[in-house]
Amino acid sequence: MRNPDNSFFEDVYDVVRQIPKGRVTTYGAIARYLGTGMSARLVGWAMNASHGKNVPAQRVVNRNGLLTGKHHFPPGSSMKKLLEMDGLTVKKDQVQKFEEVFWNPEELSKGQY
DNA sequence: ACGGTGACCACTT
DNA sequence: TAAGTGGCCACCG
Repeated sequence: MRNPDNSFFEDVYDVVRQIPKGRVTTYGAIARYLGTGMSARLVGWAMNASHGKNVPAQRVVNRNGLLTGKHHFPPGSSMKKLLEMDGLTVKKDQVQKFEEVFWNPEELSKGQY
């Protein structure tokens, strides 16, 4: 859940951490969930600061399912490999069956037992 | 306090 | 179909 006390970044991290295995989400989805509206840039920017945190940023892709931020990942950690480890299929930096594995943060409000 | 920046999104040529 | 431009909001110097 969102901690108003935390910064926007923490909110983003919290959401990303709750992404189920084998699922991915988009910047826009997170942004909208947090109420940032159309400013998905903030989410992407937040991910930029996710280095050193326990945040699976590889599960966060753009709305096209394209691994735009793969180039930003630390060397050695292949975003593609990480996603494949989750059971996803990545081809040419693009998540296959993206619509199937897409996970909407709104599910947290709905099915968070 | 102000401006620049950013792993985006959407619309328009 | 592809490329270009604007808008949007929060963090940093």
